Amino acid sequence: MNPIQSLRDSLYKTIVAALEQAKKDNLLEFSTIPDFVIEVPREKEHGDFATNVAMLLARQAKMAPRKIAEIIVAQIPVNQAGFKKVDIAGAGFINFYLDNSWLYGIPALVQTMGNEYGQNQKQNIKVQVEFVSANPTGNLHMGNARGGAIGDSLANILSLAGYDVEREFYINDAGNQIEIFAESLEARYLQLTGHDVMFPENGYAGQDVIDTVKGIISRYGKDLVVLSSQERRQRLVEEALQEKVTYIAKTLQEFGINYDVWFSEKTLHQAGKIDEVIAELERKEFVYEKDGALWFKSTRFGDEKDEVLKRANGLPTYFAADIAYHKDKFERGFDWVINVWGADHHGHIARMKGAIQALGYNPDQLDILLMQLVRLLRSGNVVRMSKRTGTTVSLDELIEEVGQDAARFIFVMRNPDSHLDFDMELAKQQNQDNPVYYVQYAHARICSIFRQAEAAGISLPPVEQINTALLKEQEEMDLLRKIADFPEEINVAARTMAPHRIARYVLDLAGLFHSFYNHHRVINDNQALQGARLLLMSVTCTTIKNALSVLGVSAPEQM
RNA sequence: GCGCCCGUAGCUCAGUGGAUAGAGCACCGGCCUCCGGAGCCGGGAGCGGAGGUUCGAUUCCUCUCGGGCGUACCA
Repeated sequence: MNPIQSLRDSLYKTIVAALEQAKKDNLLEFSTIPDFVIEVPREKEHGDFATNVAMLLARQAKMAPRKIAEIIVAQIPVNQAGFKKVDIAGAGFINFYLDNSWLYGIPALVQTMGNEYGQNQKQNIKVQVEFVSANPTGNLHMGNARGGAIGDSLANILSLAGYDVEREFYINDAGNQIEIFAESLEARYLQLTGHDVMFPENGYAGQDVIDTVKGIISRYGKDLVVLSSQERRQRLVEEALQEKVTYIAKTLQEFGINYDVWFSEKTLHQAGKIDEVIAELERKEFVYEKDGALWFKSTRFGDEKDEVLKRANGLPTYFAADIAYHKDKFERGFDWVINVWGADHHGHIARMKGAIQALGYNPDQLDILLMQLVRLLRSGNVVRMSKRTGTTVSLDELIEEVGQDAARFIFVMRNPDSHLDFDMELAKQQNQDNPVYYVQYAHARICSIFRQAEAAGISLPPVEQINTALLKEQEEMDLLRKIADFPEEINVAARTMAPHRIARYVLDLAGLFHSFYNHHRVINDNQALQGARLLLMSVTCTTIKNALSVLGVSAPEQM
């Protein structure tokens, strides 16, 4: 249930009916109704809704926009319930002013829906969000953390917007990186079992690899020394990958993220899916051979240069595996596929979409949500990558140090397109500088009101006994209006893949609550008004909680 | 060089082609005998630059100047 959308839909019908009536009466000439918008004006003085339809019709109707607006307005039954007045303003805007009856219905709606408030109608559209998909060869870093926060929040938003959502993690457990990983593991294993071997030049030099190998040695001792190198590497890499993937899953779970599907790249190799997809592209004549390698004609799809699918050594590239992976996604019947990628992968987008198109799928059904990189700050100084661990601060260290709530809120607060400076000190501060507490404090404060009320023997009356029309103060109306916005805000955030909108939203909502709180008392001598305000507090509390929940942030009752 | 992203208030950032561009922080001044002062109220300044499309541009296009990131038979 989305009150704003309902109002807009009904206004849309009213306007279209007015246009058609005017045309029928030969007052207005046009062949097609333009693609007009019904927006919520920035300025309250401009009404509850406004439309630009008159301006857009000017050319077709060969008439001044204000004149057209007058004709349209004359056809609108302003006296009908819900309307206060309809105005023409500015260059030809038609402004609609509604009476407050719709707003007074909001609390009952929220109260009834409870945890479900924000949920839009189901649309039967399958969408997949793939995010983090970190290499299982190391720790999760700050970039993965941002991707996790954005991806998971977006998935929550899409779900509330009415989509059927699946969360997926793509495990890169095959290919070149894994070969190097295996070599690194083997070198460490042999070194730690007393052999003097060289560590590979591009190997994984991090302490975590050594720790992993130590763990393997504690389980299997020196048993692997006698194996052939190939067998030894295979055993080591299997053990290590299992450990790493388990660790990644556990860390992400502690970050509030639970996946529906963990997809292994290796299974694509084993099932021959990669050769299959290369063969398909060859059949469709998007592949050629040069210098012993097989190339995909990605320039045909606007890419800067063609890309190698299969190297001269006969091994497929990561790109080839990724094509097979995306083909698999589309074969699974998703209507919309979203990948959350770090900005360093942007060069991959054009060729991936090209490959999708080459395979006969619609590249518009694939969206890449690109997020800019994260810089970690401590006391205003950039923290450099550590050679020892391969990360600045790993996600589990981050959760340990600043907590899930602050970390998730800060990561998701910014537009993914913006660079993010993550300030450890700020994230840890439990004061006004830290936005997450501002919101949580609002929630805790409302809970406190209810505790106070209860102590005084006051409880929230049944909704049907409450007269919400007693809420007349500006702060009360502003709160109601903001609460009514939540489902539509979810819709817009889903459509534009912009989870940061929900963070802004809940900050605004908390601000409106604090303002109300400082101006008016909930518990007071006027029983009827007290009941209405208790209900207002209850639904404010619910909305804050639901919005925070979307972001993976808790709503504490006390702080 | 070429490609993608970003240049908005002193700082960090919002801003689905609309009317007078908004928050937070910082700074100054107010507000608790009263439901949690982790709060509220008030106070200044800004769309990097130049063209173009449009009735209307912070938003779209071109050029330009800054910053970040790519530009592997790595992933």
